[in-house]
Amino acid sequence: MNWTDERVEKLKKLWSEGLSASQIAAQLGGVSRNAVIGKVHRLCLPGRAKAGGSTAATTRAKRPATSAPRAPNYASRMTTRTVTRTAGATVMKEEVEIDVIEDQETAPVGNVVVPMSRRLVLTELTDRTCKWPIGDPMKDEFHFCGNDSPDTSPYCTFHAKLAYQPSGERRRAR
DNA sequence: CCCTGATTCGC
DNA sequence: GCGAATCAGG
Repeated sequence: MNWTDERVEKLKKLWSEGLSASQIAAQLGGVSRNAVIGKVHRLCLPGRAKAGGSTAATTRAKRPATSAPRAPNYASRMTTRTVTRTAGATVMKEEVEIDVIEDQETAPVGNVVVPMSRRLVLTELTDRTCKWPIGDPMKDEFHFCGNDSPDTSPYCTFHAKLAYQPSGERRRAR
């Protein structure tokens, strides 16, 4: 594959957004993550602050410290929270309805993890990434959750809960 | 073992 | 210039 201007631009954009080399490689297509890293060096783009695994892609996923602390004894109850994330220049807000089924005892403070999408595209899903779709498949911003899923489960722990709601009806989540 | 970026070096 | 192999780390 050739490094056309378009591809280089896309590389720069995605790299500056903090995506990992392998993610960028998947989105560009036809190149390995090594190729991406090599290109990044050749372009003299700023490397990642910390070397090694942690990666901006993972670290970047900070959730807004919602003022809503964990309610101590609301046994099984629906909570709604709004998450805000930034994707490039676009700020997206999502309202997520969460059915808290977890045992309250293990829910001290801020224990409910808000699902933070890694905005993966189809080609970068692996055996252990959450395949929960987000957005309109017809539209461009369509992506998948992409967070780690236990074993080879198709979904992360959060979306597995949404997927497996025992008695058919009752919750609607978007 | 999964992943991350960094570096080297033959092509 | 390119990127696979390798290294180093979480």
